Amino acid sequence: MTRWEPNGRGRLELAALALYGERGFENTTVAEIAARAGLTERTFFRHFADKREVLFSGADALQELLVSNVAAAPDSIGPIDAVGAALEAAGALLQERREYARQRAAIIAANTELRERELIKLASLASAIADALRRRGVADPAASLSAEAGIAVFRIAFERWVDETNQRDLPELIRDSLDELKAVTAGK
Amino acid sequence: MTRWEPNGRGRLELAALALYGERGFENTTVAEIAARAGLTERTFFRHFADKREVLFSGADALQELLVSNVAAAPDSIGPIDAVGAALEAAGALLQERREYARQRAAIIAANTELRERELIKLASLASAIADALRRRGVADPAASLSAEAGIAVFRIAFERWVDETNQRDLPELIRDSLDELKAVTAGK
DNA sequence: CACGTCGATGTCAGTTGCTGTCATCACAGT
DNA sequence: ACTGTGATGACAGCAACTGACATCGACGTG
Repeated sequence: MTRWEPNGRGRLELAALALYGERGFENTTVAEIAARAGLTERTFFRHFADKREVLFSGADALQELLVSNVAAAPDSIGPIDAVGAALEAAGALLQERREYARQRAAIIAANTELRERELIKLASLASAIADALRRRGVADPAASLSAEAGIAVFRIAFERWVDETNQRDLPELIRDSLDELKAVTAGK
Repeated sequence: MTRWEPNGRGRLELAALALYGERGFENTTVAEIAARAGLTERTFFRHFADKREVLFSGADALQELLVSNVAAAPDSIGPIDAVGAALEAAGALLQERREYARQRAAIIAANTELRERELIKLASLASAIADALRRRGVADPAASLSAEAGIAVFRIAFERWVDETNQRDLPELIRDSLDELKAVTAGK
């Protein structure tokens, strides 16, 4: 016999997602999440740095994916397009978990603290992408700007993907947003 | 005789800035800030929503300045350049409080929670700028993208302004960053 | 001048996020 | 059988934040 049920961390994630969705983030207690997962509040904080972090454990994998795709882009294309290609790949992956992504996005959008956390995760992504660009030989103001602009493009595309009732693909929306950015910055 | 010393709010801001600078954000207690200002912890929370917000009370004024400058930009220029002009004006104003701005930036850069708060303030700025652009008749993907790209430009310019030992003007750095963004997005 | 309202603050008790410390006990390797 | 390890529980405690109520000078009104 095992002493505990397996995958405590996963149970905590599920419980948190369910409770945040039902009563909202602020109205659920860490003790409640832990109880629902059959664990203790103390154990929750062993797995996650704070109450918000349960919703963001997948960010590391996303970051690795983006960085490796930026690195793998053909040398012929410029920094912005390398970032664009990487974002499209990430978008395709997110789209596979469509329901989960939408539920999670709704929870985050409903709470300011969670939006703060999401923003800093995106800033961290931008920083990692800028590093990857520099490793490609892109000089510094261009590297940071391409990364930040890329993240802005992604944010807006993702927002549209979540909001719209029609079923446009996320990678397609990302491509369109990047084209729109190019159009806007081309003027004059 | 007045019952209390005047400008309690201002005293709290000064005390917080000093203590955050001396011992760091995490190692200072709200009770300590209040004591230094000759007030109570409870009074601190009447003036500021939370421990972080003391450092961000000026954000509203900045937002109004940006929005009105975007609105006042000549009709002939495109959205990105309207945003750029507004950001340069804001940069000029920040530069007048150079010492304060740098001290504050150092405190924020040293702490993740404070960086989160700063990011959401910037996101709020972007949202307000996008609104101002829409009021100018700019359509929606372009409005959001111009605003977000503008904020990215500002972030990078501000970062350089704070980091660099040389004394380049912030508005100048903002203009250069915007030009760099245009160059990067023009490729291909 | 007396009176009542108001605004800024104090006091106090309570909840919750989060941390440090020590104990427990199945399991794995030796 | 012996021992270490890893995941958990139990418990105490701090600090951020909130709600409820009290205080008392300032200020306008009659």
